Amino acid sequence: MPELPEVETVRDGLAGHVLGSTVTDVEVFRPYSVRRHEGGPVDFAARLRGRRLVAVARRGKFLWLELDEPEGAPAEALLGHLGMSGQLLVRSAPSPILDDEATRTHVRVRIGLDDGGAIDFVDQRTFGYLAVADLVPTPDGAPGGLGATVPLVPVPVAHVARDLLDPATDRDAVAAAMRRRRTVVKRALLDQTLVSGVGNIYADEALWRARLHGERPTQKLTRAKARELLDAAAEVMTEALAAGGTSFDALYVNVNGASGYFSRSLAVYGQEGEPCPRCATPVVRTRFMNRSSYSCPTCQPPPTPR
DNA sequence: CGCTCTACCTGTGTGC
DNA sequence: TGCACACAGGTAGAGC
Repeated sequence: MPELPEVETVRDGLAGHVLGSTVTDVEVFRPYSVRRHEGGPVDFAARLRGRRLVAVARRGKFLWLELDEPEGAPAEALLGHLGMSGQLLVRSAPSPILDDEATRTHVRVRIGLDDGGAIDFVDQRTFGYLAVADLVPTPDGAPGGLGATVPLVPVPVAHVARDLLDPATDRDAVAAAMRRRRTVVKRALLDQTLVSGVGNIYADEALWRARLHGERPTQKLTRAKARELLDAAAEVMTEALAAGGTSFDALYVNVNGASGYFSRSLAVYGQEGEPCPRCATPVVRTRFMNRSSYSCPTCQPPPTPR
């Protein structure tokens, strides 16, 4: 599933392959895949036609392509969230059909470009969506990827905190805010208004690296431990980006293909019963927040209930 | 306002 | 072979 490193890989790929192109045609095959767009799918398509893609940015798992604007018009962007199974596949022209049938049947939106290519939004489980959204200012701008900064973010992203691969993120400030929360560590790590981009997989990996159990209360963390956890989350996502970031193909942005990291390098996520890489204790799976959590019961002792 | 819980969605895998 | 159901999970919004 696309996590922050995969979304960054897609952002980087789009930056190299579609910037400067103009949208010629938009086909919405599944109306549900256009969401958070006032006016619905028809307006979505109409609003995109004829627009040039001038920049691409990301915050957490949100990704957007800034559109050129007529003089005096409000700034807008093509906003995308990949959900848990979304892909943005760049088709160059002429483009041989390499996809299997499963991929073809899950093309939800096709955005034709003036170079004869297209961007296909493919999404099996339909948690992802596209929209055209107004861009609004944030106090210090939004990351444009790899250290670049753009001054605006789409409205649906305005409440989302900076992520851990954003050079402007102040980890000490995030650690302090985390310790002020009245909740448990994993819940805080997954709260996008505190820090964005960490999903269930990287949360478990970061907690393991920091030797923390996810159900420890945030208020009992030391400043150093909270900071260590954030550093661990940034580290594991950076490694994943390095491992998966090279598989971008001009023809085919395969999110799953970019995730070879998952099967090789995960210490605990999905490793129930397998030995902890540090101490060989079998990894356990528990239910938390209605989903699976994986941890080492020796390295990450749960809090003692009082 | 801060925190918690659930609906949303569909293909895959498993048990009966 | 067929059916029922658990599971995957980020986000928004309802609820307390």
